[in-house]
Amino acid sequence: MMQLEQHILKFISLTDDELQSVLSYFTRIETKKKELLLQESQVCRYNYFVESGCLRMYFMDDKGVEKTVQFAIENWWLSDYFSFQKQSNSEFYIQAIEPSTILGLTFPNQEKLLTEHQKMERYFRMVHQTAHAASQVRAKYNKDFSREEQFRHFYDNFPEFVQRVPQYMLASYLGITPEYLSELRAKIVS
Amino acid sequence: MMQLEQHILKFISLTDDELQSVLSYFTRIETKKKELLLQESQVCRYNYFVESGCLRMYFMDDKGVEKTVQFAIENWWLSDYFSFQKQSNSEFYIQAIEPSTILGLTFPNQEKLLTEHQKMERYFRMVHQTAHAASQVRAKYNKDFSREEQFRHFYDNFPEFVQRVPQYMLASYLGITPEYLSELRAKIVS
DNA sequence: CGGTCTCTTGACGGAGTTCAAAGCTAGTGG
DNA sequence: CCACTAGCTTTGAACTCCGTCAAGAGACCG
Repeated sequence: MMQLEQHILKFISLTDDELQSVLSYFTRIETKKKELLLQESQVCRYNYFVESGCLRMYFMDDKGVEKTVQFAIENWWLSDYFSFQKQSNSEFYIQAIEPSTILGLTFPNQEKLLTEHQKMERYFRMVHQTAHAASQVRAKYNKDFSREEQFRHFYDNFPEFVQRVPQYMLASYLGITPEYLSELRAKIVS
Repeated sequence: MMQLEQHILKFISLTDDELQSVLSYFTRIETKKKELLLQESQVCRYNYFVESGCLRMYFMDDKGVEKTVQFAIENWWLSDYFSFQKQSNSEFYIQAIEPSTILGLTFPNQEKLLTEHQKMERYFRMVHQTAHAASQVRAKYNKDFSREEQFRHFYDNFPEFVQRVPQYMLASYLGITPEYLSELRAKIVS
């Protein structure tokens, strides 16, 4: 049984036939490490569901420094939803930071899927509502803790993830420089 | 024609009868200035739609300083979606910062509404997807610009809003102290 | 009016950045 | 399977943005 099926069934009930039909709208994509799925000034064609591996979304600031806004691991959805919804040019890059297996849903396919399977509106509503809730929690988080506390928290709660991604990506996600992250790491180990 | 009706009709089609039925699930609430709609450690009972006025969501840090995570003006939805969805205790306050007219939807009513009117799943999916997209844009924003640039941008693009809310709320939303905001404001005027 | 909120101003301090250089690590081709 | 290189991480010194504290000036309600 695949991951996406399980994820969908957490929120709504579908028959086997319905599930098979739903899955037919997706494209399975295998990526290499560091492969780019979206580049700046392209339209974000897909809404991605991660089966295995890890994606990140980032942009370049005016000095050419990459800044990570989001990671997505197994069972997470990721897309530039502004670009995806409006079919406008994106300001982001989406990159697989490990060899990954993902399922892609194009905008037209998503529309067709939702027309064909009304219940999937509820599924996607739940996915977005949950993401919206998570963004509120993160907003609190950012304002409540210093960068050092944020890193410490991350380090304590997701040690395997800290191992999994390069430091400089984590630093840019936490909004600090790699140099400062290195300093914090040294402080914690001691 | 009320604001919410118009907002719903931007995303889906409903007959007049359906619209009337949909609206019957909401409670209209009139607030005074500074009235609290949600307090820390309460369950966030309502999903709020702002007809007129302005709400903000904030929390208290451990020093007792209020930190604003979100504003909501006319035609915006606001709730602590984590607390609302799980019916768990909230860490936030929601406050009307002006006399406001809002429509409240309790969690049980939202569930009933969505069961009764399947099309509303699409509406709420769109609302949350749009909010999700906006949170991604804000994430970029926060990482891309210094606090000074963020304030300047805010000041240039939403001058009426800068007038409308007290400085200290705006400061806490931008993640700076009122003192520093005052300094920036002085810099800009000159 | 009077008192409490709100906004401003300035001196000082500290968290986090920048820049430069050296040390590591991992992927690549021979 | 080793050697080389490019990319990643660490270290340290100087600097800057922004917070803290304190004190005063407005502004808004009862």
